[in-house]
Amino acid sequence: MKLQTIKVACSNCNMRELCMPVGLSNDELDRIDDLVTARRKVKRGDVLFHSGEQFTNLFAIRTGFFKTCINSEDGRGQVTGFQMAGEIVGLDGIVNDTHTCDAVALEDAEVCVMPFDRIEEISREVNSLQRHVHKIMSREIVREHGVILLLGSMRAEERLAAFLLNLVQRLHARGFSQSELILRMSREEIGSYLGMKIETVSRTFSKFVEENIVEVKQRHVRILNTDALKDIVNPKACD
Amino acid sequence: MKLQTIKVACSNCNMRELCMPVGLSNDELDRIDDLVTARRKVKRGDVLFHSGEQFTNLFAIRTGFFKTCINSEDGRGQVTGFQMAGEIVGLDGIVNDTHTCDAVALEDAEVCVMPFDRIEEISREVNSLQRHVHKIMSREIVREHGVILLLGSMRAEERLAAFLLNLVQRLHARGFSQSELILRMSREEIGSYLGMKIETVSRTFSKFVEENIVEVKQRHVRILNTDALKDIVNPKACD
DNA sequence: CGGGACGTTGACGGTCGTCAAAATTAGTGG
DNA sequence: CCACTAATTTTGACGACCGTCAACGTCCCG
Repeated sequence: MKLQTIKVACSNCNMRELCMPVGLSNDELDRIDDLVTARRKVKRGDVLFHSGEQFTNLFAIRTGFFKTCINSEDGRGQVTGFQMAGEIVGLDGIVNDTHTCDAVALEDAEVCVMPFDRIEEISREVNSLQRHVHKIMSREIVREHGVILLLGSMRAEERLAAFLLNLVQRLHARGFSQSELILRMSREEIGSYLGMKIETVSRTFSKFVEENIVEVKQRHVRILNTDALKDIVNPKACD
Repeated sequence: MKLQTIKVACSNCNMRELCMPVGLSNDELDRIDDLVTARRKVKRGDVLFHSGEQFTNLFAIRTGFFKTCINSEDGRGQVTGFQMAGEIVGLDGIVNDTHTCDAVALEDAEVCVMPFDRIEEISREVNSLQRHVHKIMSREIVREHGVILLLGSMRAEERLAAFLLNLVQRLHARGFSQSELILRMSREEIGSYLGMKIETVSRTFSKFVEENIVEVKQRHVRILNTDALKDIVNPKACD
């Protein structure tokens, strides 16, 4: 039990600066620790929450990698995002107290379970938490703006380049390499996220390899020429 | 001055049920009235806020019609949404205290100016406001999921059909016709929002007209066959 | 070793973007 | 009110990009 108490404390979690506000007093830290009522392990392939399921908790990812995907009634489905350690999932459920997408673990993962009514309660008392919650939701809105821009105005190569740059940048913020990454998702999932078919994903990877922009061995990717990728996304403002 | 005081009261605003929580006590209503510090008129074509501008306020649309659009550095730009009376704009600015998109009035409009720190302050005291703010942000996230699905997996006809249905549904919720609407935006703006070129928008409209699904006279649209539109969006789950 | 999931590659066709011109509307000044 | 220009929209012809279908290759795991 002691172990459990220690385990669920945000105050000594090494992901804290990624998912919690900074600069808290000890008192505030104590309150924040109450946010997380449990940890939950999710095996690769398992679902953290389903679309249609009642919403009660937000989840902070401690370890592992998730995808969120919509499954509309007519069978159309799409990956709406990939989430890694320190990121929060479940925000879509707040409006109607119902999750509107599935969250699936792409590798064995562990999440912190945070009952949303407790979040609301504590954020009434701890201003910086309140602000933090607002920022997290706003960040998600801005992130989705980026996805909308990608889907609405980029071609296949630009999409994949933007995708790789985004992934590696987020991984780097977590202490991983700037130039090497392991894709936790299949080509199909990449395609779904980027609004392109699996064959196009594969072909575009091949093209990048041919141009010595990346090395690809299955899901292991090494970026050889970051500038080239940036150039593809952002075709050189010439003026 | 008296006039001004009366004017900015949410408690007697006829858009209240669209943008404010319901079931408040009188006391809470008084607090809510403090949210709106001013009204602001925005002329057609004028900008409510610019990308890059400092974020301090959220805006509730009282009358009129807006578009929000990203203008990425490389000249790529895209309409990310259209907003009408009762909807809130500015949420994207919260993360970094900076607006990340432009909000432009597509017709003469009036908005309620709500300083965000005041929203945070009052929502610490009025639980239903807190909940409401969270729901509004979550709703925006879910709305964007829909746009992502549209852009990532629909073809031109499906996009335009979904767009028309969405518009008319929201207008109907505001007391307008279920079958008739006036487009406040240009074909180009529609195209930008739907990720298609203006010519494709035009052609798709023409196709719908030819099939007697809609009547189009410039920006005036009459929907003749709602079911056909729904059928285009959602190609009949046959199984 | 063999089956199945996953990924790659090729050939072909459809959808939609591009370019161009015409048509319609809006806006301006006389 | 009308003439004239600018802006927006429509339509057509053509081609590129990417989706579809199919076959083949690779990896994983029992």
